[in-house]
Parts: sequence; structure tokens; C-alpha cells
Amino acid sequence: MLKEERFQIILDQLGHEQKVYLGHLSTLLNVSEDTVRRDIKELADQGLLKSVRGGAVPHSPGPHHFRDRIKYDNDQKQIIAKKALQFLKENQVVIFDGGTSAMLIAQTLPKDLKLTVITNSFPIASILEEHEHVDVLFAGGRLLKDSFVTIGNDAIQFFKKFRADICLLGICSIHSDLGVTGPDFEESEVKRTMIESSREVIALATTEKLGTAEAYYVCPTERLSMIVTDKEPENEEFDIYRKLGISLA
Amino acid sequence: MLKEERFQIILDQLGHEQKVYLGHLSTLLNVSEDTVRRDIKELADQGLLKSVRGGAVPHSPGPHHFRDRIKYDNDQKQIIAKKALQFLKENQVVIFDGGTSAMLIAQTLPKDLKLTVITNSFPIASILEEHEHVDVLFAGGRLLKDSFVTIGNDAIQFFKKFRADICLLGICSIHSDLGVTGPDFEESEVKRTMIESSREVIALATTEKLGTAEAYYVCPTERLSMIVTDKEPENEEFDIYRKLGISLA
DNA sequence: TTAGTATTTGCAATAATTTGCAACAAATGT
DNA sequence: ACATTTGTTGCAAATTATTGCAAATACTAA
Repeated sequence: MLKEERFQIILDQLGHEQKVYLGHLSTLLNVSEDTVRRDIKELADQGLLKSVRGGAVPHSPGPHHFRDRIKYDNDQKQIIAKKALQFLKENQVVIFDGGTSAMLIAQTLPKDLKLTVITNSFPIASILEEHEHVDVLFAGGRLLKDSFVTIGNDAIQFFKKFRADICLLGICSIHSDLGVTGPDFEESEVKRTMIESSREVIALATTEKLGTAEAYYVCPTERLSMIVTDKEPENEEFDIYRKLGISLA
Repeated sequence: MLKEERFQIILDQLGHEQKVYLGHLSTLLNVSEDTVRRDIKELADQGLLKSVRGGAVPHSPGPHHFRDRIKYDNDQKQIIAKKALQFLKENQVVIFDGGTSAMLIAQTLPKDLKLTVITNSFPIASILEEHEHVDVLFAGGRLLKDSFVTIGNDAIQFFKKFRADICLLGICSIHSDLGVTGPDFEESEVKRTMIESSREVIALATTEKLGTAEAYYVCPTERLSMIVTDKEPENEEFDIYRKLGISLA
């Protein structure tokens, strides 16, 4: 029997059933389990099925949703989220920026913390929906498809209506001279308004973003009350921000 | 049994029920509770469900959950969605109400149809995110947790800014004398504005809602351009609406 | 054909994963 | 505070994967 025949049979099986076992295929095809394993591996490499322990399953149309994207880059950001959490106090009004860092904070938020959250991020609103004591105010506007936040004048006007205690500003570039900058014009516009509407601004930044700058200006560095990073801010690298009166964590 | 099979079964259960117990799954899958626990943990890491003490629940009543729920109560509403689809034309500006009926329409929408959609419903926005040619304008406001729509003055003001071609009005009660009515005050307020901002109003209604009324007034019956129901509108029961100049489908 | 080469296949040894159990920790309810 | 239920961790047994290798098979070119 040709290898291609076996391939065809394996794929046919997966057309009918939701799974195939190594053992079944081994007897069905009259080859050793090792061979079946190799076949499955080859088919999996072509993306025609998914190899799993003990057999194979049809290749699932992968999750491309924002919620699933979270888990892939949460090493540093998880640390940041943990640290940032301590600054959120009961009954505060908090603006959540739309980045993944702010999202992780939302995910880590204790269920019993009473907050008013203002955001333009679907994922964050979706996460906070589970928090009984969190009031969510969502900014309307044009939906930006890839990052799942609303932007545009409507969003900006929405944020202008508030005076929040804290703004959690997602990862931007921070440069002591050039200030806080971002890679997208419209998102930066919105961020600027978020900042204007908040008493304190807590920036969430991975250390590699410190000292760098991007195309679109958000606010002067001095406007930040605090920078939360994934490293311990003992380094002299951070002194420049301390001199500006910015706390570090 | 493959681990993937167990995963599938667990997720299926959560599609039907709002919860699964460790013990139940343990006997159902013929594995120890420890294994079920580990499975649930793995699925939770992938964001496919939420691990809770004693079992698991669907990850969140967010976009994903909404979509899953659709599958199980789509008998009548699926029919309505199919019928309503034909009235949506390329390049129109359409206001989508937040109900499950409108959601089904969003789901049935051809991927290549170019539309501008204005909505206050998270699930609908989430579904339409995948439609490359659909521009989504989302109404800000206070997030209503159970139905996942925004309401309040902000949402109302947002809708007032537009002049849409069509408003797809989710299931309300329709009574030839008492007009269109709904069960929730704030949602009805929003619906009213949606209608004001639209040239035509297409009401989606299961037949049992016809001739009934609820507490909160939305609009006079004559304001409707069309009523889409799950039955064939040959019955004389529908004549009263025809006399008001309302099309039926 | 025939020798030479590459590929495929099965086998065996070894590595990795999964699973259930048991002891202990944490949480929940009364 | 206590008893009960649920969760966690470490571990050993079972199952499955991987790797190296030799025999079998197919392919190529004189």
C-alpha cells in the first residue's frame, strides 16, 4: 500500500470521526504504530490534521480572538500587572487603556474590588463583565478591528466627560526628553484624552521600551505619576525618571 | 480515549449547561477527578472555559459564550434571520439592536457584504469584527452586564448622531393599538433613539409576541416598515398590520 | 539486469507525558 | 472552631513518543 493511500485513509477517517487512534489505524492500514505516527506527523506538518498524543484530530480553525492572544506574551506583563494592582483602591474611578498589559490587570483584578472602570477596550470590558462590583463605562466610536478598541472623535469626547482618579496607560515608549509616544496616531489621540481626564497616570512599560520613542506624541514624561516595569527599578537607569518626580515599581 | 476527546466532551457540556461538576465528568469520561481537574486547568489556560471550585463554567458570558448560546435556541430566530437578510443591501448604514435575533443576522451576514453597522451590542460587534468590509460604530455608555449592551444617555446621544437606512429592531412585543413595547426601561429608551435615527425600521418578532404588550413604550406600530416573523404571514392575523402599511415577511 | 543510493518500515532502547493515588493544604459550610 | 469538601503536590506505574539502527523496498543509472 502506498503511503499516499494511507494518508487518504487517515484523512477520510477524520472526515467522518472527530478523532483517530494510533492503534486503529495501525491495524486498519497494516503497518506499525511507528509508521502511523510518522504519517500523522507528516500530515500535521502540512496542516491537514492535528497530531495529538495517541492519535490525531481534525485541524481546528485556530483561535484568532483577542482573548486567546493574551496568553502568548504574558511573562513580563504578568509581573507588571501584579505590581500595578496594588495601586488600585476601592471605589476609585479608573481609566483602562486598551493594551494587553491593562488587559492582564483586568484579569488579575480581585473579584470583590469595587471600581468604576472607563475603557475603550472590548477585551477589558468583556473581562470585567464578570466583576459584580465593577461598573463599566464603555467609550463609543469606530471599532478598530485588529486591536479591538474604539477610536475616533466619539471615543475622545466620551473620555472628556470624566475626571478619573487613575489612568492605566498601556505599554508605550517612554523617553525622558521626548515624553511618552505610541506607534498609532488615532490610538495616541485617544490616550492623550484619557490622560487629560485623569488625576494620576500610571504607565505600564516593559524595560526595553524605556528610553525609546515612537512617531506619535502622547504626553510629557512628567505627566506620569508612576512607571510600573517588569524589573526591579534599583538600576541607575531609572534615576532619570526619579528626578522628574515619577515613582517607580 | 484521547485527551482531546475529553476536552471536546467537556466543552460540549458547557455548551449546553451553564456548569459542569468534577464528579459528573469523572464518571462520564471514566477518569479520575484529578485528571478532570487537570483537563479543566488546561482548557482554562487556553481561555476556553473558567475553572471554578468543584467544576467549571463557560469562560464568560462575553462574545464567545453568546455565540455558543445561539446554537441552542435558534429554531425560530434562525428563520427570521434568514428572511431579514435579504433586506440588507450593499453600502447601507444599518443599526443593529442588541437582541439575539439581530445577533443571528450578524452571524448569517455574508462575509463580502459591505455595510456600516451601528450597534450597542458587544456580541454583534464581536461577530462583525471578522467581516472585513463592515465598518462598526459602537455606541458608548454604561455596560449592562447581563445582556452585554451599552445603555444610558451616552448610548442615546451616540445614536442621535446618525441617520441610518435601516434599524433592525430585536424582538419586542407588537400590538396594533399599543404599539411596540419592551420589558426594560433603559433598553427601550435606547431602542427609541435607534428608531428615530433610522429611515426604515424592520422589526424581528416571533409570532407569539404579536398582539402582546409590555411595560415600556418604544414606538407606534405605524413607524415599522416591516415585520419579519418565523411563520408565513398569510394568516388573517396579520391583516391588521398590512392595513397600517407595514410589509410582512 | 545489477550495483548503488535513497527512502521507508519495523524494532528496541530511551525519553517524555499522562494518569491515579496518597498525603497535605486550602476553602467552604455549619 | 470544626468537619467536610475540594485543590495541590510529589510520586510511581502505565502509556505514548522519540531516536538510532538495520532490514526491506523502491528508484537510478550504467
